[in-house]
Amino acid sequence: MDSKTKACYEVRATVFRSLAHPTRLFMVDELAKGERCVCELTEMIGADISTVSKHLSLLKQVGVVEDERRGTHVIYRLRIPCILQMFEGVEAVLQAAAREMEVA
Amino acid sequence: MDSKTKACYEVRATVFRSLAHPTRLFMVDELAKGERCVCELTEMIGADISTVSKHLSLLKQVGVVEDERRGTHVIYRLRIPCILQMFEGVEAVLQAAAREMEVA
DNA sequence: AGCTTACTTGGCTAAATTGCCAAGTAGGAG
DNA sequence: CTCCTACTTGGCAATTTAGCCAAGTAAGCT
Repeated sequence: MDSKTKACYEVRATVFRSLAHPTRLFMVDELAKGERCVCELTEMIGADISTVSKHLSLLKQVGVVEDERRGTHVIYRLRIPCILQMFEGVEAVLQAAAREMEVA
Repeated sequence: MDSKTKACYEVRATVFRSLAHPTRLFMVDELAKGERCVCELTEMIGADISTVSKHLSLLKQVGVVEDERRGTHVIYRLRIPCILQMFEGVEAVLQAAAREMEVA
């Protein structure tokens, strides 16, 4: 694997890594319904606001979400709605696993 | 977020985590072309065979790939071809990011 | 049986991730 | 300006992940 190809996979892995956490998956699901400010998400998640903020900035850095300041609030929204397409792939994996369970 | 919902996101996060590594992404891409034995993948990747084996067993555990012994060789194959659907989602994210770069 | 190839697993260290607290910034209200 | 709310960032400890080597297993060959 040459270094160019490797770099290509590194970038893609970064996108997967940004979604490889239950809290961040929840955020994406919730933002798919509409924009939310940090404190709304914090309340739903039940973690420290600093923790929530860090998860959001990770998603932002990767380019999954974007933010906008409105007065004292910062609202986040999904930047790429088609990220939900990836979620369907996950369901496919889980359903296949579930089917196999039944058979066994 | 109740514990049942949380558990649901944990499972999904596990699937993403299994793909959150350049080597494992390469493996999935390569297995999408056809089945491969561990030593073939090892040569392409250029890491220790034990490292490659561990990546493969992680993918197997999550249910992305399956293996089969053939003599001294163990061949791996994609168990869920529709996992490639997730890759398209990644491309969408990256392309959106690229477009934004141009604009800026 | 012994030898060899193909692979897995255990163990260890190095590096990355996570989550909380504390401290800092930003903007509205009085 | 001060206070307050909303949020971000730094820092630290705990957990997880990654990669190599060494040791173990599995199956074919002689």
